[in-house]
Amino acid sequence: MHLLVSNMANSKEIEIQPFICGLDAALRVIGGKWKPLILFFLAKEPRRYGELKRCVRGVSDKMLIQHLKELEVDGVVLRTDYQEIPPRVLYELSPFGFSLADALGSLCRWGEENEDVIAKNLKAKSDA
Amino acid sequence: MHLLVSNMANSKEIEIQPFICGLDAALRVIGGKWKPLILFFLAKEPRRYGELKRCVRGVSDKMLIQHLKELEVDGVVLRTDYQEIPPRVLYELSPFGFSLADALGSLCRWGEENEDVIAKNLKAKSDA
DNA sequence: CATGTTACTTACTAAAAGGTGCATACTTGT
DNA sequence: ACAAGTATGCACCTTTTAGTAAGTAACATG
Repeated sequence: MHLLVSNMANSKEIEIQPFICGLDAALRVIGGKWKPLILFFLAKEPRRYGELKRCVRGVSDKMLIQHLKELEVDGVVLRTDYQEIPPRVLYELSPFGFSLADALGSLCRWGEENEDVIAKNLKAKSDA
Repeated sequence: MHLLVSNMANSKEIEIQPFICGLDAALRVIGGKWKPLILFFLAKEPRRYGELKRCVRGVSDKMLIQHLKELEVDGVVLRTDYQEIPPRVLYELSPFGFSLADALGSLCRWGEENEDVIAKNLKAKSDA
C-alpha cells in the first residue's frame, strides 16, 4: 500500500515532512505573483534591475526586489553588485535556476496551448 | 526583435492579452493552496468528496469545495452527483485535467529532487 | 424519535500578499 | 543649482486568500 505520495500525506510525520509532494515544494519557489515572469525573462539573458523592471511590466519596485531576494535565497538567481555609482546590479539564473526553468518548460507550453480556454473560464469566474 | 514573449509583455495590448506567458496562464489554474494536492490525488484515481478530504490532510471543507468548484469550472475535474441520500459525489480528472497533470510531471520531479534544498531555504526565510 | 451519515453552505475572522508613495546617495548632463 | 537616472528601503493601506465554527438537507437505522 505504498502508493507514491498518498501514504506520505496520510502519515503522522506530516509535521516533519516539510512538503507533501514535489509539486508542493516547487510551488514554494515559484509562488508569487511575478516570479514566473522573472524566471521567464532571466532565462533568456541576465538583466540589470531596471531592465528587468521594464520587462516585467506592471511590477512595483517593492515586489520586484522582494521576489528577487527570495529567489536569491532559494539559489535560483545570482545577484552581482558592481559597487558603482549610480548603482549597477546584474541578475541572472544560477545553474539551479536553469534546472527549474527547464522543469517549467512543459507547464509553460501547456499554458500556451490552452490559454484561450483558461482565459474563457477566468472570465466565467469573475462574472459569477 | 520578436523574441518569444518579451515583446508581448512590452506591447501596449497588454490589457487585451489576458496572460503574459503560458506559465502565467497555467498558474491561474493550479494556483491555490490545495490545488496541486487535489490534482495529485485525483490523478491516481477518482475519489468521493470525503475520501479526497482524508487524502488532502489539513484542508477545510470550505477550501476543498471552493477549489473543486474552480477546478470544475476550469474543466480540469469532473463532478458526478449520484443523487443519493446520504449524498455521494465523485470527483475525477477530465482528459484536460490529465493533460495538465502530465505537464506538471517534470516540475513535480524537480521539486522531489530538490526538496532538501528548498526546505533549507524555506527555514532560512522564516528565521529572517 | 433521536442519531448518524454525507456533501455542502454561510458568516465571521485572521493572515498573507500585494500596491502606493516617499526617501536615500551619488553622479552625470543642462 | 537642478533635474534625471540608479537600486533599494520603509511605512501604511487595501485586497486577496485562507481558517474556524456553526448549520442544513434528507433519509436510514436503532
